Amino acid sequence: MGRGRVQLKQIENKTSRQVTFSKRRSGLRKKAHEISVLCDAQVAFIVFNNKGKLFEFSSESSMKIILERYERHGHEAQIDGANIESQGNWSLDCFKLNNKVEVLERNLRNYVGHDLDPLNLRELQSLEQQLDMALKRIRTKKNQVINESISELQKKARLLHDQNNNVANKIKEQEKIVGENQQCWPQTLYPNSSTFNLCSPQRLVPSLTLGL
Amino acid sequence: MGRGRVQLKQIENKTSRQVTFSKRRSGLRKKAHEISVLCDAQVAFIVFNNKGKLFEFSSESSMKIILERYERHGHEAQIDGANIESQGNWSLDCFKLNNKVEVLERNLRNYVGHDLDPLNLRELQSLEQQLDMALKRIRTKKNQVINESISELQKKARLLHDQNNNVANKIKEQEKIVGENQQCWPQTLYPNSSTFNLCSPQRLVPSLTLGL
DNA sequence: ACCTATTGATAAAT
DNA sequence: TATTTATCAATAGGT
Repeated sequence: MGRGRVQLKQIENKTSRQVTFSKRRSGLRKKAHEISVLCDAQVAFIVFNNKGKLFEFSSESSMKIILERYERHGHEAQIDGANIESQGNWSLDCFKLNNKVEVLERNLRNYVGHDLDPLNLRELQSLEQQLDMALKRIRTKKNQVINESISELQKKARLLHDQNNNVANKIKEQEKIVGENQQCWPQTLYPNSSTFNLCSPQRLVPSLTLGL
Repeated sequence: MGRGRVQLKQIENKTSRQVTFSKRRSGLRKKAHEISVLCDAQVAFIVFNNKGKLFEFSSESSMKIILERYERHGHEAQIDGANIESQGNWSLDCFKLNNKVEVLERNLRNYVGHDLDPLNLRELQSLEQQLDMALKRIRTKKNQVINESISELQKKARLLHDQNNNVANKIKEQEKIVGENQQCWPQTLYPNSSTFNLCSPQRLVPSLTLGL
């Protein structure tokens, strides 16, 4: 890959050998990580460069896990699978989390109708259906919330209405007392007491009957 | 690589996971061999598949050589593994990422119309608007994709149509030649030559004019 | 380190 | 499983 075919023999030029080593090492690491995720495998590799420097990669949290398993495997032949299941999600490490975040963010962007270019017709249709369904659910929920808050308001309205009635009654009683006392004072204390209650109790709360 | 982009997550389908495992394993082996030759390095890798089966590769005659060297090397390795990025705030990053994942997942559930209970009316309305907009975008995109594929089909149809015309013309020429030869042989070679062309060229390709 | 022409790897179909 | 093919990915060489 790259400009021109590459011969499978040691790269003579020291610099480009080192550059290639670095590039391919990261390529190898990526591939190893990919196979470990895609195929649910445990991978470890060890590389010494020609100067004896060590580079290692392990899909698990520690290389040791795999090397120990490797040793076990060698001695105990084919007895495997029994004690390993628990390692399934051993290391849900940052690498994996980062990938998860990426996937989720891509999905979210799709759900708000962005970055649709990579999607094929089938995916677009599926997305459309999901969103259509979601919209229905959300509208149902919204109406439910609205209805609930309206019920709530109506309840409050009734309460206020009752309170108004009570107040009105108390005022009437007061008026009665005042009326009785008028015998002593010809001038009434509250000249317009009959209009104190500015509007009828039914009008204190605006109508809440919405067309739902 | 291959038909369509690949998501970096475990392949659900068992068969294709196994196929991918096999292919990528050999790819990995090839890359490991290449880096060992090109860059004069010693490479070893160990892979366990999800059933616990062991696969190994070593650039040397024996895996043991490298593992022994690895042991001898002690712990001066360049940790080229999954956990390099931020060794200091490693756990903090994980924590943050985990939170991020949770938030994203909650959002996603909302976007498909689930777990709406904690949302208030304002949030529901905002969600509704977003999804409505998204749906419009997705439908626009879908129509675009459909139109493109129809144009493509129409182009192919025209091509086929032209080819059919060519074939029809050739057949006519043949008929002409045969007709001329009839002068020598009273019995015609193709008794029904006029119906050899089973339908008119225009009918060889079904109409692709869809009601768009 | 970044860019891009080119080769390489491989997912899906067969 | 092996082969084929359409696509995406890795990377060699250059800057």
